[in-house]
Amino acid sequence: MGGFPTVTDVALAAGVSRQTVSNVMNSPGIVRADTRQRVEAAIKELGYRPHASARRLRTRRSSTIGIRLDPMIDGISGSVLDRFLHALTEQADAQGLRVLLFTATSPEDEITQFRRLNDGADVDGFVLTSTFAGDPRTRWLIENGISFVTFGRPWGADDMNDPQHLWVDVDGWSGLHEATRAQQEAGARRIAYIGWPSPSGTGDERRRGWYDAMMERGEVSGEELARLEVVTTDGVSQGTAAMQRLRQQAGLVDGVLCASDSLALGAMIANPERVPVTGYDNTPVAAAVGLSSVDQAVDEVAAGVLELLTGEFGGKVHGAPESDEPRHRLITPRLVVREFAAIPMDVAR
Amino acid sequence: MGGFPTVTDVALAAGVSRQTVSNVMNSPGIVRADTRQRVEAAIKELGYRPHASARRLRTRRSSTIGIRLDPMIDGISGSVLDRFLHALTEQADAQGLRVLLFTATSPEDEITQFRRLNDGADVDGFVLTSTFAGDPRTRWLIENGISFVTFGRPWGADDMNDPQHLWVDVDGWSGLHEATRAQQEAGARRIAYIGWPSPSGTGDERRRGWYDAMMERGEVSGEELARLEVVTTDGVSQGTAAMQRLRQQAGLVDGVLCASDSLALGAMIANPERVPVTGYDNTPVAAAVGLSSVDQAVDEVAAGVLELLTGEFGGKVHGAPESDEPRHRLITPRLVVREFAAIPMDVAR
DNA sequence: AAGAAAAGTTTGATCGATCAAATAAATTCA
DNA sequence: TGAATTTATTTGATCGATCAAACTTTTCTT
Repeated sequence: MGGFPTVTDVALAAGVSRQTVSNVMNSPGIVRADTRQRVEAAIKELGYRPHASARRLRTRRSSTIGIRLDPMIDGISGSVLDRFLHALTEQADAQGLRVLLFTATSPEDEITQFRRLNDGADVDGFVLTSTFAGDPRTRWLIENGISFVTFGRPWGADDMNDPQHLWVDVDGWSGLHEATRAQQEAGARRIAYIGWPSPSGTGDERRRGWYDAMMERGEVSGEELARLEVVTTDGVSQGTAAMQRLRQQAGLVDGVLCASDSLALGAMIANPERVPVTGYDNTPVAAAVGLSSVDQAVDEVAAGVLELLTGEFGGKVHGAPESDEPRHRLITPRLVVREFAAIPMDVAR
Repeated sequence: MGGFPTVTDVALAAGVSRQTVSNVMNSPGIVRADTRQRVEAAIKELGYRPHASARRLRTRRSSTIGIRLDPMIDGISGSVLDRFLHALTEQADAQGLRVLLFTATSPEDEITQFRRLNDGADVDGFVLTSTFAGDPRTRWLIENGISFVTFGRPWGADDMNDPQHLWVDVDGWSGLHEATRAQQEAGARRIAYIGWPSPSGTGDERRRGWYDAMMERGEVSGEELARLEVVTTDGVSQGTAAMQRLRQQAGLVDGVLCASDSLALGAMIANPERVPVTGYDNTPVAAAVGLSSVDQAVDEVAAGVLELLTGEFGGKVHGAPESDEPRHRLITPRLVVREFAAIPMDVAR
């Protein structure tokens, strides 16, 4: 009753030594089968669980990864990060890793948190989301030799092939390329794109997917293609406005692709002809209102992140870049096609 | 270079003993001012940070709270829990508490996780969300003497005043009462309610807020009030359908209140006359499309949860219910009023 | 079957911090 | 001033697990 049982208690009960109990848990292979069974029985009997902190102190490994919970600036699209977080937690659990949250108000503040969590041996590494060009966080982590993986490739001047910067990203080009193709195969010819102003790493990437697919078909002149594109900041009402602008400069189009579900939702509202609209992120809203959308495969992203991260701090020899292993993963997103079922627009008319 | 500095290193540098360094960090009051300054200087100089695991091992306290990351079944409304999680993490951080995530596929699975995290001394307590009538989780936690606080009051047969069950909840009655009042003061008389089928703890509570406010005014007969109510499951398309049904059974109404933003969004779509619609949860979607909504004050909820939780495991004497302290908090939500600005419905016509 | 090698198990030390009790220094009191 | 207190600081033990090395048993050679 004096608290939880310890290795010593188990050892006593099984008639072996502490270390053998430890071995049963950590390297069962080196323990003789019958001894192992005896120990395992004792563990079960006593309901023994290793004390996480004690283990971490001795092994100098926390088996915990830190991730910053974003302030959710971007309402609708923010849910991608949620789904990612969920997938990450689930898969981390499965390999005995814990996920520790923290918040920060700025990149600088986040660096302070990195230091705090790392110095206190709270975490073994970090997962970063929403990277941007010239991100000071990655530089700091590299300089301080702390393991990390980013969800999002290095943008701008940062080297995408820097072996010290591990990353996983979703191939936005491919996502929009496929979405464009899908509309083309359904008979659409004049397909418009509502996107974000350049430069935007992810945004430019997605736009290029649409652009390339359109050029490959070659059914639309360059001049017309220019008219089929509208640029705006993200948001639902911006999407609606963009859709109206599109109407003015290009008339009725055969289909519309958007850089985000927010834009797509907005576009859908100003769309009495029910021109097919495809969004990006496959958020719950898209599912709810029946928008086609490009789904970032967060499960695969999470798996990739964990693989790279554990490879990093599992390989103990920190700083030894085994250059044969790939240092990043580019995930191909999936297009989810939906009917306009959920919004009976004729009711609104 | 041999890793991070320890208390011993600091002690050596400051010319004092380990324990004094420890005292400077944990009970600065008992250290003489000049000694303290010397130690503090050494700490800064060496960049010392206490090793979290070592401390936890010795103190038998993890300073960590566990929370399950919900599977996000309910797309749109799920974001309330996100905002709560964010607020919780932020405020926990401020008091030196960490937030550890886990996932579970069922209440039973969640109990397994409770056991794992508690036995491993990974966490000091739990925060539960989405409680329901006859929740096995709370019973189990109480039986095992594990600290926890729920976001959501005990429903059904469970005792709301059970001193062992600490909870924080948002007063849905008050939220809908205020929302109804607001529409009434703006001149509305026949205000409809689209809600969930009974029994639903939260749902019934919200409905009653509308119902009571309507009765207080007494401008609508009981018979008519019945026609002003539509019941449906949650979801955007259900909201649209409910709105149509409402139209049939009650004609044009002066305003509509909904049990969730999902329903409200749906209702808004089948609403060519732009009758004021008010949702619940104040999700990003509501903000985006310009829906009025009842905002659950997640910051206050988070603060309450932490207060109760730290009071619980801070008070060491576990199981001694200091009955003078309140064992729960009921937070009053805020109504956020918005214009229909974001959806220019005439465009869609 | 004796000696070498391999496999299995145990013992003592250690991770870094805090607790508990002992000692030293400063303060109060008679 | 010297004893009695109070305050400040130090020393040794400990939390629970794993590491490293020593030791014992089994298996393999020749």
